[in-house]
Amino acid sequence: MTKDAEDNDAPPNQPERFQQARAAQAMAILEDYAEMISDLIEEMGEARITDIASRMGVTHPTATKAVARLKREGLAVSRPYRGVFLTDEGADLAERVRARHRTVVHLLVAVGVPPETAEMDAEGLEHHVSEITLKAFERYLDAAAAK
Amino acid sequence: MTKDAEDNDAPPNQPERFQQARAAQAMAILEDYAEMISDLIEEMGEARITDIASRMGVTHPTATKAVARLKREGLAVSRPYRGVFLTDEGADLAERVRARHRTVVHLLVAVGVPPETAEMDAEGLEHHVSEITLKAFERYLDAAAAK
DNA sequence: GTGTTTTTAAAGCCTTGGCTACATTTTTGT
DNA sequence: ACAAAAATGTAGCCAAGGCTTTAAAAACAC
Ligand SMILES: [Mn+2]
Ligand SMILES: [Mn+2]
Ligand SMILES: [Mn+2]
Ligand SMILES: [Mn+2]
Repeated sequence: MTKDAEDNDAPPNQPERFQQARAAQAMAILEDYAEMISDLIEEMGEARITDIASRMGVTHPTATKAVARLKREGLAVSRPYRGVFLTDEGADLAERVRARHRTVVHLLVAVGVPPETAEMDAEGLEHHVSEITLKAFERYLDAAAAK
Repeated sequence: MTKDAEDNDAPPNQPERFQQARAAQAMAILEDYAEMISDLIEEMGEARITDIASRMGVTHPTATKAVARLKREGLAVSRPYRGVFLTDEGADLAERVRARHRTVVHLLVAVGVPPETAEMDAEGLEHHVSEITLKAFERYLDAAAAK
C-alpha cells in the first residue's frame, strides 16, 4: 500500500461517467418518443400528435417539437396535418428500446421490486442501461428462469 | 370482447411515468453536484469551482451556474472567490445520494455487471431509483449476503 | 513588492424541452 | 352544405445546462 495507491482514490475517469450520463439523457426523449409512436401505430394504425402528447403528458406544441427533432435526426417522417410515422431506422430504435424496457422491468421484478414500481422506475432507468449491463441482466434472468 | 374493451389497452397512467422520469431528471444535476461538493470537502477541506468543474467534466462557468442553482435552492452557500459549502439540507441530500449510488453499484455487481460498467451506469441510473426500489435492492443484497 | 499564473466572475450565445396564446386546417354533426 | 368542434401548426416566452470570450481577483514565484 504505497502513497501512490492510497492517493489514488479520486478516479481520473470520473468526468467520463458524467459525460456519459449526459449523453444518455440527450437520447432519452428521442427513445421514448420513438417507442411511443411505434406503440400508437401498432394500436391505432397511426400516431397523431394529440395522442402522442396525451400519452407523454405534455402539451401538443411540445410533442410537435419533439417530432420535429425526430424528423431532423432521420427517425420519423410526417406531412402537415397527417400522422407521424417512423423510418426504418426509427422503427429499429423503437424495437430496441421496447425490448430493453421490458428487460429492465423484468430484472427489477426479479430482484423484488413491485411490478407497478418497476414499470414507473424503468421509464427513467432504461436510458442509462448500457449494452454490457443489459446483457448481464439477460443472463441473470435466464439463469433465474432455469431455476 | 366489445369495441370498448379492445380499445382499452392503453394504460391511463402512462403520462405519470414520463412526468416522474422528467422530475427525476430535473433533480439529477443537483444531486450529482451536491455529492461531488461533499466529496471534495471531505478530500480537500473545501470545494473549489475549478475542481468541481474538472470532476464533472464541464467548463468552470457551467459549474458556477450549477452552484448558483444549488444556492438558490438552499443546498449550498458560498462567497465570491471562496469555496463552496453545503447547507445542512445539502449535506443531507449528498449523504442520501452517496448511499443510494453505492447501493445501485452493489446491486448491479450482484446481478453480474462488471464493476467498472456498474460504476459508469450507476451515475445515470441512480437518479431514477425510487425509494421503494431502493429498499428492494437493499433487501436483495442483504439476502444475497446471508447466502 | 512586483509580475505572472491561476482562479473566479460576468456577459452573452446556443439548444433542448417545457409552456401559453392564437391561427389555421380538418373532421364531425346535423 | 355549413357551423361547431377538434386537431394541428406557429409564434414567442421561459429555465436549464452547455459553451466561449473577456475581465477581475487571488495566489504564487522570485
Ligand atoms: Mn423512458
Ligand atoms: Mn420506455
Ligand atoms: Mn449521477
Ligand atoms: Mn453518483
